Amino acid sequence: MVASKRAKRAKRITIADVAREAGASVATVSRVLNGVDTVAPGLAERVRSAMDDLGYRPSAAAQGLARGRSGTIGVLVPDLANPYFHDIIKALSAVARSAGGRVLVMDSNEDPAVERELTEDLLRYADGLLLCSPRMPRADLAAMAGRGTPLLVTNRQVQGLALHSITVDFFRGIMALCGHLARLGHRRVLYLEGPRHAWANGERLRALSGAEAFGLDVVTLPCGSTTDEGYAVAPAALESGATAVIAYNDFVALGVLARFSELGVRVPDDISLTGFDEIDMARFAAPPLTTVAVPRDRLGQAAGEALGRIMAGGEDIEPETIPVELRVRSSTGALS
Amino acid sequence: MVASKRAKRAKRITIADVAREAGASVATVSRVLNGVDTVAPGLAERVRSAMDDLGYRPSAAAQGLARGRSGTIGVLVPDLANPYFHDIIKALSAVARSAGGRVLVMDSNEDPAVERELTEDLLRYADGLLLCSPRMPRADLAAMAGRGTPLLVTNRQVQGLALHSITVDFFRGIMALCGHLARLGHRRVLYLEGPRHAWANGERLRALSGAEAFGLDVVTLPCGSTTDEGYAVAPAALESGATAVIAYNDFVALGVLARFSELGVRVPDDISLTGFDEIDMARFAAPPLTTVAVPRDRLGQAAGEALGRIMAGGEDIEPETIPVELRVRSSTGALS
DNA sequence: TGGAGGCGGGAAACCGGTTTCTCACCGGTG
DNA sequence: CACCGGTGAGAAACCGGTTTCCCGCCTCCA
Repeated sequence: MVASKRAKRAKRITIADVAREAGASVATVSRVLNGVDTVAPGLAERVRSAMDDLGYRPSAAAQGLARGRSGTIGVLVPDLANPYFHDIIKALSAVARSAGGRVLVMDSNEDPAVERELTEDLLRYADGLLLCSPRMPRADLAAMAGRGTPLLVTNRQVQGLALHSITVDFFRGIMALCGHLARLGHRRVLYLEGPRHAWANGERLRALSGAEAFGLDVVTLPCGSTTDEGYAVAPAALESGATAVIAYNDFVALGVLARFSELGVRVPDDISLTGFDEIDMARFAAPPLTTVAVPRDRLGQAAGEALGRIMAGGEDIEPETIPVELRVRSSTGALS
Repeated sequence: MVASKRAKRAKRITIADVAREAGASVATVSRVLNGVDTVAPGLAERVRSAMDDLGYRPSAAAQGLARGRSGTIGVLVPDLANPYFHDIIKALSAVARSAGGRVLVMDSNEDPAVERELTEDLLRYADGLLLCSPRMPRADLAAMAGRGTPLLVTNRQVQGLALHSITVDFFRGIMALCGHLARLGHRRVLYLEGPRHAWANGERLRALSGAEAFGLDVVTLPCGSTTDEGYAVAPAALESGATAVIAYNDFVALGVLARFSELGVRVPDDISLTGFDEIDMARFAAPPLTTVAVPRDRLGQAAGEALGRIMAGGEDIEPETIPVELRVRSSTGALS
């Protein structure tokens, strides 16, 4: 065998092979495959053992084509590395799996252009889509919606667009943090801003703009959503004169904390610090982070169920808002 | 409109619609779609604008069926939440995308049974599979291989099975850690074991069994792969009498570190501590973790390229081993 | 015993693309 | 002017399933 010549289409085992082997028709094999119970037990058994013997595995593409749906729901996240999305994906997967489906995950790398492209692609594969915290412009979002495929968006509300959405109550989360800090006697608070396009950042800012009701004076500093960015911005945070820092999320807070620790700044004695999201690591920081717990599994589950309803034709899904919960730990302290 | 009645198959826009609209045949539309250049420019333009007008989007299922491949490569990971796998997935996605493909990710939740089930499912969808650190028994793995679909496995070697694999040089990584600790004067070292089924754990143990060559006396303690487990085992680690702890991975090390910090144990003054993998957070711990950097992006890229070669029919892929690199930071110190 | 009704199971249409095959039409050549 | 190779584009086969339609056979009842 000198050189294999072109690997001629690799002869896949098809339903016809099984039918032949079992001495039945393809229709019957299909029936057995799908649990239609109008097949005589004996025949069904023959078919099953033929499938076993041949190691038959129905082609997903053919099934999808014939059935008119793929049993797949697509998920687009801005960053797979963010644990924020894992729990969502996990919960959604669980919902999908229990319905015999699966989840197709893609990562847009925070890039709005890529995001649009991938969404376009996902639409061709999936029966329904979950866009997590999409950064793409309103117009793109509008184009994706009303395309027939059920669409659900988390953590973004687009006014005037008939878009099913599930959001987290960031607003109330920030309010809770403000209340907490105010009670501890803080007056001057620094907010480290997240990504510019993120709706989540907008909501936080919106909530903070009402912080004077707590007697708080809020200043802001552009930052980002990563530990690195938090680490980098920490010195500037110190110079702001604030006695408490509200980081965009836990990652940023951990970065700030690391830098503070290097600089000999004590938390919370010298300055208080809060995160947001309650990622696992928040608990294990030194000191453990005061943060806002976002029930992401619940979000994922709600998303799955909502998508299920939309796909089943339930036109009228009302927007859901997931509540959050303040988690007080020792990274915040009373103003001495 | 009282109640929508059964949502009758939702009239998808097909290639035939485009053909009709453009006054061309479906074959021609397909040609335009696939960039076959034997179509007259004028006609092609008409087709393109028809596609635009109708918002046409070719069905992935139909394309997959007709082409005999889906353009998708499947990835199975034991735990999506582990950053270890993100970089792999990202790198692999990049490779796939540059070839016009995509990646279908599934998460087995560390459960060998689920793992097998999902692999089975993935085989129906994908042109090729990457199994990351599979925990499933050898027999299952054997069943999956030789099923026709190209298969690549990372971080697991199965003797006597013709299985393409890419592994990380855990062995040498542990050796490097041992050498480092020995040089610092440590003699008694504790290893916190990872998951029992993990090949990665076996490799570490294998390497440690040769640690006496460094003059090290190694004891072990069952632990796991999570921060929680590290946190939990920390007190027992103290009692082992070891002067240095090698954690299964960075997560575990961070948990240990957190507990140590609570207990007032100073690292590295009282005890040295190392991780493995170099996750982002390792750098930001207090103190920053000495660990072993695993070039995961390189692993992902290598996996993508290897899969590409296998799929192209290149029978003879030799097993690759990705080198690692010791990263010395301040969680390890000289024995006083 | 004959006819109605029920049921198991096969033939074939269909899902929406890709690709092969074929043909009409073109300019070029002897 | 007849013939030929080349080329653009349509018709139809095909990918591997699902599902509808229909038919033959068996049972039950009159």
